[in-house]
Amino acid sequence: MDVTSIIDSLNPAQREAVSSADPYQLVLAGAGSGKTRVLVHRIAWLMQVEGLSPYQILAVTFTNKAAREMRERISDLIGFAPQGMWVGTFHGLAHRLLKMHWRDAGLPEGFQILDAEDQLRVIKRVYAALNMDAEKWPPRQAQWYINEQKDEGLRAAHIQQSPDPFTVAMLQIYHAYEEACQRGGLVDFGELLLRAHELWLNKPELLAHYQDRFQHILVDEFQDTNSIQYAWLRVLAGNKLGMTAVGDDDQSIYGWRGAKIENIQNYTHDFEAVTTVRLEQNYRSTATILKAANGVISQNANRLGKTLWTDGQDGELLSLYAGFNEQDEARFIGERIQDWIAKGNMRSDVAILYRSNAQSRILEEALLRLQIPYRIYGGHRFYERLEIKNALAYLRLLMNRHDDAAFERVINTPTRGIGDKTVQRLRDTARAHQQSLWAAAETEVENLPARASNAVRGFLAMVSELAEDYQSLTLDGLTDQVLEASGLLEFYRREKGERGQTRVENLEELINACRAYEAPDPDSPALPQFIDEAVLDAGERQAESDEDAVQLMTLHSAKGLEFPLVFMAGMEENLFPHKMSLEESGRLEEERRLCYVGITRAMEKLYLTYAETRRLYGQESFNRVSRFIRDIPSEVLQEVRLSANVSRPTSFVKKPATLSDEGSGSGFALGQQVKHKIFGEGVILSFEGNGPNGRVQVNFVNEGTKWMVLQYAKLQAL
DNA sequence: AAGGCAAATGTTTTT
DNA sequence: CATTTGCCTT
Repeated sequence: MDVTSIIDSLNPAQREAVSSADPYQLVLAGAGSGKTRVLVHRIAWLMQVEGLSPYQILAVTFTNKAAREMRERISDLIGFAPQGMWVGTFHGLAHRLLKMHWRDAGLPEGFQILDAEDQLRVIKRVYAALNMDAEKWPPRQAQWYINEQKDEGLRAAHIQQSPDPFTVAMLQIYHAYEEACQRGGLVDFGELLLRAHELWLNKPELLAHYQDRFQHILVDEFQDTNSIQYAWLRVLAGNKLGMTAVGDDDQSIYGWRGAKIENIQNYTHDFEAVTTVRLEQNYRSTATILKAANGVISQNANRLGKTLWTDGQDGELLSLYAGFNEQDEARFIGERIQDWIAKGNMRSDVAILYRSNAQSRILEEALLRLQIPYRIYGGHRFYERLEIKNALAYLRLLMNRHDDAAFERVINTPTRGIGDKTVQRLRDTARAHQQSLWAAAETEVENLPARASNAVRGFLAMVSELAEDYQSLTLDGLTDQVLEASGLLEFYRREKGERGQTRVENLEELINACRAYEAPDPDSPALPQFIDEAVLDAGERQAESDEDAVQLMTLHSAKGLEFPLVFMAGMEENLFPHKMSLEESGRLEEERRLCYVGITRAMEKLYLTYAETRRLYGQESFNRVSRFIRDIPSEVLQEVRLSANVSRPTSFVKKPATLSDEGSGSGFALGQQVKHKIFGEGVILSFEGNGPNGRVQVNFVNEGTKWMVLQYAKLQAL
């Protein structure tokens, strides 16, 4: 047994964590301390030294990306892909269990997963059925309430009735929502976890089976677990299985979403003799950056306690820049990035982090003006985009003609003359006969007015025809067929503006995803597996884009990433810490952890910037510099002032956008030769607007004239 | 069914 | 301020 390859490259603390013989372990892993490395090596150790088979190991992560990375790194380390190991997200694993044991879980075999949008739709339907006042209790609030309860492991029946009208209304909705989901075989994200937990409680023999099977559980990002996730783990582990929990209380930033930082402490009490290992040596940042990070986080009370250190260089001081306003701040950042690139560095090594998405626009505009390519993280996820969801709804309908949600979604998408009245009639018929909308449509089609009747008949025939291809075609072939036959692709092709073009590109990307898809179970049809995975997948595939672009993202989405050069923008009171979080002290501490997360993303150089005046939501505000800045030891912080006389008001008077002005800053000139990935070569004919929504009209040699958004078009100057 | 208009609304986000 | 949503009109 060659143990050396597993522990040789590790530091003492990592080694202790990896080779521990104790059944329960807590690894407090500071930012950049080799957390994933420890998890991966621990798994290798369990297999190669303690003799566990992959089959006996369960590894839980928070995101699909993390799960994927862990799998890859295990394979790299041990030299082959471990077969039979369960590595996945809480939701993914719960889904897997429920799929296998649907009967025991009280679900129909083909239950559907609801994403946030689907869930809201169901809630709105419940409102209609209950005659609930959507003005008084916004459906979003009900959705929030339901999810909050589910995160805590509470069903409607568990919640105490209370006299206050809010609770009364919410409970009524929650009850009706549960019924609607049960009737329709619908499972939301929280429900996956709740059912998986109940599966353990209600089916002891099943629990026993898995406790027998798994010998060790590894949990990543333990500080992000919510109550129901922890409960699920706790029951499964019983006092039988070993467990390695890895997390960092200082990086807990999802409390507002139900994450319970207390789970870390609970773990040490709920299990016997939990040994704690601290990983404090940081391999990412300079000593200077770590000093700043430690300074900030030390202001929080009740920490489990960790101090990051490095044996590396001090590196450069942090720079603080006070912009005159947000434009100036953005310009400063852009210029520093230009300097960076001029020195031969990669744009993709630069990240601009901010507290809230609203800040991104000004930054984008500045980058656009300076012709610096950038990429924004976050926003709408791939599989949540309208066109993608519509395409998936067609596919779902092919799998199951009685999927009402899918039916409703596509019956008149693209529009084919089936209006609200007709659909309402189908709903009524379906309800009266206790049947699906599809079944109702099949019978009711004869009784409809001629025009609607023809339209419905056409729709039914189209879907039936497609369904015949379902078995014979490959996944991408089928999707391609669906997009063509349904008219969906054509519909978006015709949609004017660049919006349609992006949608068409996304649909093409969907076909690519289908082509590349490898079903976990090759023996059963790929489509259902693909659909389920899509709902549970944020679609980070696009994130791994290879273009060299500056990365813009919120502080939240930066967690887990690292960049040589980092900018934290908007370091102002009310913005960061956000004013919404000032009331409760717990919230403020979470903001501080967010700041700590931000600082520790930086490897070499960190800029902190703020604006003395900021225009936000149409209001001019004068915010003081963030209190977090004052928590940074002054000896590591240097204030930057650029040629002060130039940087004052006059140069920032907003120029009114005149027609001739347009196009400036786009990086392109009228008549310029450009190249597009899909459309080939062309010439720029005109501009419209600027900023992220700035558009260019391009006359392509082969494709004719098109308008496109600069941000998406990725035009290349020739 | 599409387009126009007023009103609401604006932390953070994975699954 | 700017974007999204719902509602109304054609």
